[in-house]
Amino acid sequence: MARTQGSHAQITGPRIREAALHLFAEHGFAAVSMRQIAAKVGVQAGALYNYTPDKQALLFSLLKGHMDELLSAAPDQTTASPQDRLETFVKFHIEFHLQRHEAVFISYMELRNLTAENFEVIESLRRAYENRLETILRDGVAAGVFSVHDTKLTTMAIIAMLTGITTWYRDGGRLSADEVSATYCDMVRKAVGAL
Amino acid sequence: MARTQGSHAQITGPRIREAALHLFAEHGFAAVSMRQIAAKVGVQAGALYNYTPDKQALLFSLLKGHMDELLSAAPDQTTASPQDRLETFVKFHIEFHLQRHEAVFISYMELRNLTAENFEVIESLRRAYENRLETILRDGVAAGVFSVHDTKLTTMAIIAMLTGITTWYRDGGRLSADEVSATYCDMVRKAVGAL
DNA sequence: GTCTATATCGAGATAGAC
DNA sequence: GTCTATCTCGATATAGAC
Repeated sequence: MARTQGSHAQITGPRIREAALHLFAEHGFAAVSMRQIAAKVGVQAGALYNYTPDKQALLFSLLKGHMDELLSAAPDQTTASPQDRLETFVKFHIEFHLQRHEAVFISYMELRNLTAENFEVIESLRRAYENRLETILRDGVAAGVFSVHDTKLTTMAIIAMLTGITTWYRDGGRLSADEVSATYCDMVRKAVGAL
Repeated sequence: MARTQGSHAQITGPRIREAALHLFAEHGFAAVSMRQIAAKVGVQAGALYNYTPDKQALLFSLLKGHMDELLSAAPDQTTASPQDRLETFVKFHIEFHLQRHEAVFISYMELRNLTAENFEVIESLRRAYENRLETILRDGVAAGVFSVHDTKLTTMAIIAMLTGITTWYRDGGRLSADEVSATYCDMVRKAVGAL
């Protein structure tokens, strides 16, 4: 991976983020050195500091980018029925998270390694995302089409169940992503007592 | 925490494990130093090596102990109905995991930091535990009292959903552990279409 | 069994040449 | 923008005295 000197501003930045993402997911933030990241990109360790003030900022930038992308990609179709919105949410959540299982992993795993301020930023984005689901559940209860005892608990239960898929699902396994998605959709529907 | 010299064999071992558990859960395995663990116990770093050959073995011992305890504590009442066995499993899982949320956390989090051999040991214990639940689901399907499309998927979904409670539940919150447990029990029952 | 002292290593980050 | 060289620090683990 060694390379000669030269300037590659536009391309090096994204490559650093990509390398860091993979390495953090594989070994954990604390276990990965700036030298390892640099080696994967093909630059020297010192060069990384043209792109990030320090290692912590690099981690935060990865998590923040992931959450921003999640929130802007999440469907927000307030006109459909609660049942349809729930199905759309579940399918979106599974597809989005399966495609980014490394980012999902470190977004949960490395929260401890954020400063208190950075942690608060990520946490509030996560809560905003959870609220999208809870709103669907609440609307369904109000409309009398869901049977849910506690919308907050059910929100947490559904999200944990769906995100858990990323810990074992890999392409080329026994079931396709669509099959998994359909089965989970069905379980969620039943769990909320959808009519 | 500094203390004078002396021999405390019977008590130091457990205290090291306890200190390591808390610190690993709080900061992550790679981020915790042997000096930190020693300081929390009140000994010098060198003394730890009377109890563990190295840091890796200390981690493995914690995870192995956790899984052994889980498997021996798990209920195994093969005579009851699938519905009752499912309810017993769910309640057991929640109670056991809530009481050990730090061990649960590192058992999932720090798998990457195990050697390949140690990893295999923990993984096979985890699979053995999952099989307990899958057997209940299969028996319920065979008896015609559960409506489950794929027992393996449903097993993973239920376990992820239940274990997820440990990420947010803390004593003294809005709901008691028993209330949470009852609500989740209900969701699981509905998700498997229990009669 | 615990201490102090230390060997060895690699970490994050910076300085200045090109 | 990247390189090489380096500062400073703290890590794991070991050795030998008590």
